Amino acid sequence: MNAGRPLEFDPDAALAAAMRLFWAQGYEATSLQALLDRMGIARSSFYQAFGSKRELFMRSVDRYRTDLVADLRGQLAASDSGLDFLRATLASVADDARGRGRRRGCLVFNSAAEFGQADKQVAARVTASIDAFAAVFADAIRRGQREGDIDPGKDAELLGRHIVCSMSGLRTLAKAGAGPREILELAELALAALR
Amino acid sequence: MNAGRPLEFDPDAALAAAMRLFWAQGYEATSLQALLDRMGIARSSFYQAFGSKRELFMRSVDRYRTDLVADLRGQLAASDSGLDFLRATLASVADDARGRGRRRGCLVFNSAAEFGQADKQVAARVTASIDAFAAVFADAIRRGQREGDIDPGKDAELLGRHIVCSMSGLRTLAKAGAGPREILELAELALAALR
DNA sequence: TGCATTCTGGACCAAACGGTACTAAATTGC
DNA sequence: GCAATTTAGTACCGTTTGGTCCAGAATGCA
Repeated sequence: MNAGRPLEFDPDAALAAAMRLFWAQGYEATSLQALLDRMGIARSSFYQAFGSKRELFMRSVDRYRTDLVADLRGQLAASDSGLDFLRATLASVADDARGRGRRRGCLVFNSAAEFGQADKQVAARVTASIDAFAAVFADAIRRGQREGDIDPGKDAELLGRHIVCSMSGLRTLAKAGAGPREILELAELALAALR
Repeated sequence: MNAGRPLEFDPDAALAAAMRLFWAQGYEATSLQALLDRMGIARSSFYQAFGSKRELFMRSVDRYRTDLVADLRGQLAASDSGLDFLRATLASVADDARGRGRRRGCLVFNSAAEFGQADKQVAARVTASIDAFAAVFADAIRRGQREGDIDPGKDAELLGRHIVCSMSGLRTLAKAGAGPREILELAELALAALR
């Protein structure tokens, strides 16, 4: 059952490369040829392994969400406090605004902006990702409430979504050219809602 | 000097139609043919009047900024208070989240997400638009500070940019499928930074 | 060795892309 | 009514788009 010529490329690495390109350029602006070049595979291998450009994109969003949520959870666990984690996460947007070049933002927010509700399957993935981000932030908020840094009378779920909302706004401003100092000031302002 | 066949279309109306299409679909996802259909003009008339798709897009962004800033200034002048204006403006995003279909967001934020810093001329227009929005909000904040609703010790310019940041976040969440109630709750949370 | 199975490279596809060129039509000034 | 000027309609341009097909190469198993 498992005979045949072996794969010459690492599907996982190829997916990661594709994800980074979609992340930097968006879906429409990324041509199949550009994907093939970055992934380092031939056309036929691409369609064999990934089906279509659109399917690859959705897998990229899934991969992005999985990686990022794991990363966030790790950072939360390693943080001195829930509030520290939230402050550091918001402040990390300033790094994006520091480099002259990059400024790729967040693949999930970028996809929300590009597709909106036009593609149901993409929209479902975007929604799932945002819910997952919000859940991590809500956990951090609850921890902050226990630690006495955050008003325990406030709805942790709602505050979690507020952090997502603030992240999205900051990422857009960073893409629009805001400097790191401005991002940090705005991040601090967003945290005011937690008091 | 002014001879020749007269224009059969209204360039202003055609530009407005193009702007709405870019607004709803983004730049890359909007084909020239789709623009011609919506604008109701022929290919040659298009290139004669607007030069290229990219030039038309930039004129669309300019037009959007001009229209929106005028609208915001009018609403601010007609508002009972600076804070009321800001609350109503943030809450207006909920309308976008109410309709099943639309959810087109804001052309400026959409363009920031799609282009980032990849196109200098587009980026300059996005930056100019964001600055113009922030200036209107800063005026509203200063009025709110005079009226006693907003902490007069805070930097009105920074708070103005905070409102832009919040608008951007809310618009992205609305595009991602958030409901009107959630938008309203998050809008109120964003206003907490003004206290 | 021979065969089934799977993957690779590239030729090929129709359709759509943004943009140009040219002719016909409509106007003003003479 | 004729020349000059400008717009409208459309055929056409080369390029690129996402996607298919197929011959050949590389493996496992018998």
